[in-house]
Amino acid sequence: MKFSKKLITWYLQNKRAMPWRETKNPYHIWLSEIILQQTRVAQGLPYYLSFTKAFPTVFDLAKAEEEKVLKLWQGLGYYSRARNLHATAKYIAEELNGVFPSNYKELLTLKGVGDYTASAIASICYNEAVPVVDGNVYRVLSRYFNIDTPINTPKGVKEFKELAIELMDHEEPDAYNQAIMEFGALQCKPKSPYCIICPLNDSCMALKKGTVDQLPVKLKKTKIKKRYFNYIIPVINDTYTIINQRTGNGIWQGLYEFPLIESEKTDIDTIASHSLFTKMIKDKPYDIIPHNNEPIVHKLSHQHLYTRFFILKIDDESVFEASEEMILMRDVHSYPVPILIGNFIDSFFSKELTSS
DNA sequence: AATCCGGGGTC
DNA sequence: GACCCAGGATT
Repeated sequence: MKFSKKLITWYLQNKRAMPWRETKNPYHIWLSEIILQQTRVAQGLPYYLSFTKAFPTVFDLAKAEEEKVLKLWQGLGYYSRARNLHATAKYIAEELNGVFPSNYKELLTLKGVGDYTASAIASICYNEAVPVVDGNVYRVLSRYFNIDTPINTPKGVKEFKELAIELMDHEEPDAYNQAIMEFGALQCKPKSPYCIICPLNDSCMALKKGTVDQLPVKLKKTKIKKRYFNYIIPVINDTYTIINQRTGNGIWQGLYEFPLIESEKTDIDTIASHSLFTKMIKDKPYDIIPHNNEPIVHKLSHQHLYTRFFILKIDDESVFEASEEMILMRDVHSYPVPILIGNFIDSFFSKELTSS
């Protein structure tokens, strides 16, 4: 039997039930594919459910405030996905009358839709014979054909893409693409794949050569940078606080955080003289209390953030000049924030409750 | 071609 | 601690 038909046979017997497998609506397929980029099914599933509930159609998503989209996306990471998701929804609703592009080439022009996602949508929704090449496919193909070309190089990308095109099942593009990915996720796993019971074990080249656990080959990633974040949490008259939205390039674009003083190493002596701090204080009486003495290490793909939070209590009977950054403390939960900040907020408010 | 962009699961 | 996840955009 053909490679593709073996995979499809395996798939029909082993596939997991998922809500996006019960529809071919391009809006729902697109949404699921964006959510699942670099994200496990178990982690993405609740987000898919909340998004489809909050935004039943692309028009609902398009007319939402971007902040609401980011808030729903909170905790999923790679927040440019959420911003691109929203931009593309607006484009499709306003420019395309809500009708999704119906082929691979046109899908590729959408923000946040690359080669993988365009192939996934085109094959699932429109039965176009374009192969997906995701992390699962790299693993399955590199093992089955015993290919040691590094997958994260232009040469590797090209080689595996060409191989995937040859292997593509033109009769059942949808089933084949989902089959090879599901096969990679459940059967041909990164660690301890089930080669003994594998339906392809009579023809897998890596199994024959004994190289299964060495494939796929991936070049080393770059070094992780250490950064030192000192967050100042103003508590003004026990009522107000201050948050800012992160702009420009860098992590957490569009999300909110408390006033941040980034320092070299974990040196906190400079905080009291930092302009951001003195500006908040002005001549008002204040009290500053460290929330955590040991830095909280928040790990991102490329950065480790050594983080300390400082509660800055300010009492001032005079009327504050209305700052755009000043908000009611009790409203802090309504803003989209990174997990690091969200965890702090949770611990801070539970501490407030138990101590009062 | 290399780097950036999250958070969580697994071993 | 290292690696991975239904990748894409930017430089």
